[in-house]
Amino acid sequence: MEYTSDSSSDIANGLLIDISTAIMRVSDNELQCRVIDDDKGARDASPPPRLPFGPFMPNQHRTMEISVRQWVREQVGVDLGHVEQLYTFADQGRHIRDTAKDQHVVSVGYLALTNQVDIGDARDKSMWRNIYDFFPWEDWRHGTPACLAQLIIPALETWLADNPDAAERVRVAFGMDELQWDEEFVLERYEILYEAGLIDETFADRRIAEPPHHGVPGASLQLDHRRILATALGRLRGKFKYRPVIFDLMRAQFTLTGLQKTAEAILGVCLHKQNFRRMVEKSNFLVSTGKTEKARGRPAELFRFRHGQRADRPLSGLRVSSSRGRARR
Amino acid sequence: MEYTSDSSSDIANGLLIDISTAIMRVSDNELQCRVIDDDKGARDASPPPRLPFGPFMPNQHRTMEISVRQWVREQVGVDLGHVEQLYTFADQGRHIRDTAKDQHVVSVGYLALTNQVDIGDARDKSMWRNIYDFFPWEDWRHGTPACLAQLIIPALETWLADNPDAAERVRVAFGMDELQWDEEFVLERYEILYEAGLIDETFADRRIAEPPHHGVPGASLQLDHRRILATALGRLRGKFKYRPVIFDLMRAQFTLTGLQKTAEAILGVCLHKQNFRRMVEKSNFLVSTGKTEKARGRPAELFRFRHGQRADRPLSGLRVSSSRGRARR
DNA sequence: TATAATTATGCTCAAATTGAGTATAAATAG
DNA sequence: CTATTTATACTCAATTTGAGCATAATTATA
Repeated sequence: MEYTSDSSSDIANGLLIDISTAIMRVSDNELQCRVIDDDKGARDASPPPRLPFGPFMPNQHRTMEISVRQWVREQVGVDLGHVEQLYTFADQGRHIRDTAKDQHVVSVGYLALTNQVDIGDARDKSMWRNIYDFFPWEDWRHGTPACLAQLIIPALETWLADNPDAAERVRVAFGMDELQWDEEFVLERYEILYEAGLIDETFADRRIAEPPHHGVPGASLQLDHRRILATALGRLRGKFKYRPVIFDLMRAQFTLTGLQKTAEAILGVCLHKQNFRRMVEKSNFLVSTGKTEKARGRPAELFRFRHGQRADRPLSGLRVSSSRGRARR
Repeated sequence: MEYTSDSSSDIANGLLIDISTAIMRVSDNELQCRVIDDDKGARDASPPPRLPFGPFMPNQHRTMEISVRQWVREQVGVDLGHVEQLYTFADQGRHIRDTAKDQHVVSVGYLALTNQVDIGDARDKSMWRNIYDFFPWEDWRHGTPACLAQLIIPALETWLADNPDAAERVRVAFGMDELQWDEEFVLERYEILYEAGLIDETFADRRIAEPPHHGVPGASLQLDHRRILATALGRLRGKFKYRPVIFDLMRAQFTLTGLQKTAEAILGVCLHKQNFRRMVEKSNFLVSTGKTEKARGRPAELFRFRHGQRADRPLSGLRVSSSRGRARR
């Protein structure tokens, strides 16, 4: 048994590997991602922004993760916390870059978290964008997203009439019928919207000023970068529940409410305050600093993470109880 | 902000991408993986076996998953169930193949599950091996693995004396002190053993007959294939708990005990029978066939999976209660 | 200064889930 | 016929979860 090759011309050519990184932070209680607007302000018909990406150069970096960390350090001036490989995308016809020499480019997606929020914003053409600019249907913090009920579900039902085979997938991904909306299915939902032709990426890497907007709301990204971003969000939501990755998004000191707002931004749902507090306290990850933060009402206690425990230790019990759909008091 | 390249020589060269696949099945209540013994019986000094791998050819396959499915179909004659990309390994100096032309090879690991157990075994040099042949310390079904207590923990403690920075990682990965053994940390444990020099892979891809066995028990694989296999096992264990991937390892009909034995083979722990039964029944994934299977004692009811629900739907509640360490009645 | 509004924190309580059994049923082996 | 084996049903306490009420400590404002 062996994987054999009939035409070896494929191999001799070699491939390029791009590393594309979704760098995430939380600012103003919103999950944001760093994107680059190459032709910002240049013309009206500017292409959509993109994730920072660059070629992987095996001679210069021992591993891809080292590549990512070093690039981000040098180019963004940021030390990353959690860095995680997401997926290697090699789909033909899915906005993978093809170079002039006809070399295929495979793109490896990375998720990178930082807690450094005060880094140069207008220095170059890069900026922080709210993650839900790209996936408005994923944000349930203010109730059912308007675009979901008004646009997406009807459009999907129309599409399903011609594609009955996809019905079960769609039901599961979008929590239809008696099924629950699972916030981790970000990629599955994006893929379905893409297949159903409701996503504007089809026009994204050709210089069309304004895509014919029969699609669904949500900002586009170049190439397959929105897919990488969907993978990143889904992975972050999943990982959050059993590993303490949220800590890599927080500053040194924070209040429980701040922590909860970050969790809500990640998951795109509202959480029950008292239960969140109980769960966090039980997890034993926090240490009180003794200080308080004054704001509007009663001052909140400031916490920090327990020293030496930011490793990849299981965070049992961060399976957060959500009060999805409605903001609760 | 951009990832820039100083030396572009790196890029012009191009890279090769190998796809290596951990094909898993369950037979005789054991989780097995397909490996290839290239020089089987040739000489005494044969190299260790390897996973099936081959180059990814973007001109022939639209996606890598299609590649995997087609290769396995053609070469093994098996239709795969669940197929999942694991990780893309590009580490220098970590047994990544370098070709004669000095082209770097990046290897993409895949996990593939099959329920077809009766496929040619001696047809070529490939065979099924128990997964715990490669990771004996991961099998807790018969109590604490002997090699763990007798060899690994002492060796790690010695190693930690010179590498105190790794202490927290090791504690978490191996469940030392008050921490729990987490069966999902397969890769973390393997990586630590590798770093600590307790793994024989260092000798694996050079033709040394018998590696100087100061290491830890467990069969070697060529290149970085044992690392891929560790990733595969960890991912399978994790996924099992919240997605119904176990079904892709089962035959059309099976008993609850058979299902449990499969779950135990995956997780490497024993499970409480009555609670496993309760959990499975509640998940509503099974349908009785009305038939029974006669064996030793009381005949067991035969089940099949509910039609149309093998999709990637969440399997809430398969967070199995383990009676780790002891086989229970 | 008193009172309303706001935010944080403490506590309760029922429902659901989990962990660990006991009890009983239906077969085979001797 | 009896012991053994395996399957299945049921129980029960401990824990976890989901939801809410109650109280505390501030600021805003009348």
